Amino acid sequence: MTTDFNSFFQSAITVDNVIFGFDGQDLKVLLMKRGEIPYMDDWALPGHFVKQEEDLTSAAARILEELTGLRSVYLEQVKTFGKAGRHPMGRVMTVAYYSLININAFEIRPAFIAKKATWFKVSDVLKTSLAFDHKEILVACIDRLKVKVKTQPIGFELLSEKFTLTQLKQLYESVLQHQLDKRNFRKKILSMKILIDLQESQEGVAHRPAKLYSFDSERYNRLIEDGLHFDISYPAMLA
Amino acid sequence: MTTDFNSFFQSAITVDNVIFGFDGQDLKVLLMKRGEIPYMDDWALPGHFVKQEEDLTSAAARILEELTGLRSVYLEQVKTFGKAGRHPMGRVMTVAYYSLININAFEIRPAFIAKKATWFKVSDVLKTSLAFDHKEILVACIDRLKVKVKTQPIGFELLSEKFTLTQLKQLYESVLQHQLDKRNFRKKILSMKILIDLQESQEGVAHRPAKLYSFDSERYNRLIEDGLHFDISYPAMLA
DNA sequence: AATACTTAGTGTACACTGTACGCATTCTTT
DNA sequence: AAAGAATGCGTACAGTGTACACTAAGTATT
Repeated sequence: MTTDFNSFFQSAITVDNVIFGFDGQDLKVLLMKRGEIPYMDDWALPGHFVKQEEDLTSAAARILEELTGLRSVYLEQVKTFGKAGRHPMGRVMTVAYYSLININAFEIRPAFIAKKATWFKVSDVLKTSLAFDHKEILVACIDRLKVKVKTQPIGFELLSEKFTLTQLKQLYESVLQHQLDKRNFRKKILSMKILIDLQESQEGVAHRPAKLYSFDSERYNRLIEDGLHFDISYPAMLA
Repeated sequence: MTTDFNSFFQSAITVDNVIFGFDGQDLKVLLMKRGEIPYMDDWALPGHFVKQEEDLTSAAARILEELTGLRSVYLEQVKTFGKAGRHPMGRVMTVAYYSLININAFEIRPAFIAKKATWFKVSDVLKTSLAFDHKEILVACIDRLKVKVKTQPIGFELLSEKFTLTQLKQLYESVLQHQLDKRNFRKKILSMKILIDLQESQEGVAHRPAKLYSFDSERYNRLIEDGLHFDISYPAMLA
């Protein structure tokens, strides 16, 4: 009886992690150069096999930490890819996660530098090809991020603690891939009252310094219970 | 070298399918009574191991067809559950799908009747417990359905080809779990111009018969390209 | 010291649509 | 013929999405 089932226990499971960052200008993704076959020397998403006694989410978090040293960052499961022939080594399913990190607040771990991990502009990567079906995985994660960023306040995860409204707008524009009207964007964000005015200004810029804000997550949670609708999806907020 | 990897190829993958139906009154889900250990005699989601050479999506479709005889119905992957100890037989990941079917247009397959498959009101199931972590899977699928039904015209999948506006409203109410205002709902739906007025009426009802409509998917696709925003998420369309 | 340069920051008018709400209509049943 | 039941329609108001242009506050240059 159990012998029938044994044939099913021959698959491997991997986790691939699309790590997004934002450099103030463009949405970026962290890719690694493969040092082994298959797809030797191609760029790929950071990922690894899930260990026998490891939870899926733990595996995703482990990969992220090994690569960036970061713990407890935003991490979301997106989709599982399981086409029969997608991996030359056997039956391998991969669970795709994406994470949002502050690109300035970490350094790539030494152990991984050997393997060469680099930030790429997402828009550039979309024009190239990646190892395995990683291009498809990336696209799925981008699509999910686009949807999510409009209705959940996760965009802040990509910024530093303190940020300007222009930076925030820039971020939305690079994720959503279209321009937003400055005045309407400010009005909308400020009307939600989920930002803390830090009473500080930018320094070291060659123009009028902008005011700094930070995201007030406690207030956000309170307002959500009162029926706040976080929504940055202006059909015609295009500039 | 390869021996290192062999230890990873010891997992099994299953697909579990949350099959939703709508009886005109309540949202329902199809559950099966387990005929084997573990969880003998408990209610569970229809599911099965994914075969070695089978795509994930194919496996989900196969399970659905074996159980209901239906092909090419709405089927969406939701999430993968992979806690280390979730299955007593070994490492088993399960990929959760949900599907939407017209509850009236099919009959449960004989082969499965032995195992006893029955429709349950979703609201009732949420009060009970299910085999494995199937309760958690069900909740994830319900949550996804709630989100999706507001912005994609998938609700029609649960209805017959011809339906009345009251039936459609009833459907939304049972999925979203709150009442909608009749007049505003009609106005909203009709203003989208995605329904075909069939110029027919209900028959056999003990009151004024309602007009019948059907969903015009071609027109919907055209309108989407022109920027239509399908959205049935009235914050205060509550009655 | 004055000027040019760069980005931050603000307000108003209009149109649209979400929202609330009540009554007449059409068919069946008794 | 009258009562019962669900269908089907319209209007007024408030809120907000949307479009749109100029001044303010700094830095760098001459």
